[in-house]
Amino acid sequence: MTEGDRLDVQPVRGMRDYVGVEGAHLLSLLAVFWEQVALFGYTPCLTPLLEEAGVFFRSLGESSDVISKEMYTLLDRGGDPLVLRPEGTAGIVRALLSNRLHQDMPAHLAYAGPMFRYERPQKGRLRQFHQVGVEHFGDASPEADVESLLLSWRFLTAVGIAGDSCLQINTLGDPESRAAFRQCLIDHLTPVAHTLSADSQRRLHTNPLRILDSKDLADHQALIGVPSLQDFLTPSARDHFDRVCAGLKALGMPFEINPRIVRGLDYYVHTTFEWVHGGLGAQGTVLAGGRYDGLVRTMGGPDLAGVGWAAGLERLMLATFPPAPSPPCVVVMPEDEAPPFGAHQLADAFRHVGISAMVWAEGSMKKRMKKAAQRGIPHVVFVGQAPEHTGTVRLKIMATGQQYTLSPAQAVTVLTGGAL
RNA sequence: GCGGGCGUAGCUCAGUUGGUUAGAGCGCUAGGUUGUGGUCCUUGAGGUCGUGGGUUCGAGACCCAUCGUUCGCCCCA
Repeated sequence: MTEGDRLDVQPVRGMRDYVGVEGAHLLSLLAVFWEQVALFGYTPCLTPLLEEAGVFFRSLGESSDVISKEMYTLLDRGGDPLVLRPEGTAGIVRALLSNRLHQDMPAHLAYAGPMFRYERPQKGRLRQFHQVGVEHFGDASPEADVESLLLSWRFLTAVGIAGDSCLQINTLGDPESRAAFRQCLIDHLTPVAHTLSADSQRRLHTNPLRILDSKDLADHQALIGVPSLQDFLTPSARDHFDRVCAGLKALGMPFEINPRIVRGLDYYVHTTFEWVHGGLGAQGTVLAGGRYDGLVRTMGGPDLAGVGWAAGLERLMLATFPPAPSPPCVVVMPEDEAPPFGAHQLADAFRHVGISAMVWAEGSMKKRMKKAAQRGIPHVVFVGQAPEHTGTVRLKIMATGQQYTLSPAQAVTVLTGGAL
């Protein structure tokens, strides 16, 4: 670029920076997540952002929008098709197989990181967004669903929004139940297809179950009299769901059964659920997941059960308060223009006892003090080389304005709680 | 991908029916204050009015396109 041209300093559409308190907010949610999953015995499983395209084409199902039009695809220099991951589960399953973890069941894996979907950006919906999630492999019992749901509840509680959110659960049944219901739905709706919304007419061919999820009034009309998926459940699928619900009740978890909850990704079976936060508008689903017993097999592995969920950190950020900013406890200010003899040593002495410290050498003293007050820094230490200051520093308590002349060692002692 | 709103200084916003050198508050700069802040006063800097076209004697205001953002749909976390 030629001189005088200005670089376009905008981030890529739908992607953003997390600066200062926003960065701290994101990190604090991550900290809560890792703390909670550790309590449940999950181990971290961090996978690459790029996967071979087949990982997602195979797992997510071609009918889903995520696959058909939202993936960031690219060819690497060798000509291999790669995809920036649009979700976490497929990569985790790939990692499970790559690392032969399926030989040591059960596996409890947790992940966190950026995901990429080429969608129209909106509040709570970005093209690069961040998810945390858990996957539990090798346990087909309802107890695994209950435990995963309990973890989701603990996580949202620790983050502080469980009370403002509502857990909705449903069952899709086993593949047989689901296929039978799907056909029934098609049979019922095809004769009245012309009354459906344009979106649902399309869904009738791609993913009929999603019509149940429609917000369109005409669609609601058309669905009157259509049997429920519940009517198609096999006895064992029915029993699985009943036991999940019983487990949640026993734990005192609030939930409601919503027969219209249908996940968009094709791999889900049996239990499916969403935590919806009020007051986030159209992007209110803050955490969602379910059971995906066929997925590992679909991807070329053994027939392993799986259940898990993912949560969107950006949406959690909208629903929670950022942590209070934490300025350094003490700032060391050299008074002399000469090299700041001792300033770094003193700052490091504070750090050695766990007190955060910075050295500010630049600018007039007035400017530095003003900035210190602005940022809420509680303590300032002045160091200088004037003869009368030999061997001493001056510690100022910003809240009171009081200032004490001390030896460097005394200053450290005072801030660790020692007496003056 | 579809429909609507918005886009003026670092931030929050004014800008009269299109009419001279585009304003305020906060922030920033320098000072009033004898090496040191949070109040007050003064000083200075900072704007291709998102971008590109068009209409007009004249556009920050009107029209078109485009980019970004926002709300709804779609989708999903």
